[in-house]
Amino acid sequence: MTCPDRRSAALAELSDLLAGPVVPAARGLLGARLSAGGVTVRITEVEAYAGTAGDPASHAHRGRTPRNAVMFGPAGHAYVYFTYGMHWCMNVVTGPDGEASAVLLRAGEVVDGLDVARARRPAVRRDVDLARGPARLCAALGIDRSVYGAHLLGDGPVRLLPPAVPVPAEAVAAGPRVGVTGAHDVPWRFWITGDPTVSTYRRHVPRRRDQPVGKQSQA
DNA sequence: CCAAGGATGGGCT
DNA sequence: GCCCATCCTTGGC
Repeated sequence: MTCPDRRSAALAELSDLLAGPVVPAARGLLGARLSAGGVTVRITEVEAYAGTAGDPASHAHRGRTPRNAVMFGPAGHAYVYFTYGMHWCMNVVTGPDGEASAVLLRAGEVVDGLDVARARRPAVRRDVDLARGPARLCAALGIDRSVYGAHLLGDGPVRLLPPAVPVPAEAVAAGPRVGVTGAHDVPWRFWITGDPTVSTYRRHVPRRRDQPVGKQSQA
């Protein structure tokens, strides 16, 4: 059983980290746990997005809109968006109030509620694939539009918890973000080295048929 | 094993 | 009207 003081200290530490620059916040989210809908996931892969601060890949790059508004608010809230006509993805808002940065949760390991997650995703065969990929992670946790803007560090239905076991810096790998058209030189995807639940990297390829691209996988 | 293509809807140039 | 921070199935090797 965890001592309450120690637990709240760790939560305050996480809260402070999220309120700071997006890259350390992203790394600090590795190993943290996200609980929702009867399922808990240990986060194994994330991506940092720097909002209006010169990051063309961010949904906030072109300024504030109704969709991205929550990213401009204080850290520790959920930015949930709908994509490809059927998938939900979730970010944790970071940085000071007024600045739009966020961390996309790309993959996790289901550490509680395995049967619930399996029931939600009958198409997925292996357990390591249940929350492998940003949309699958949300599907496993039952996250949808209703989670938009939720505060994640309190007693709400969607909760972020500090890592049960801290992830040492040497266990974290970095590389380019997935599916991002530009900014290939920006290594803002972070994952836990060798973790089987990390999604395989695929370089973004514009719709082309004639040009095969070599396979790449995680290190 | 891998690559290709379809499903499907909202956001914004 | 075009573009997706995607996933799943299929059909090839």
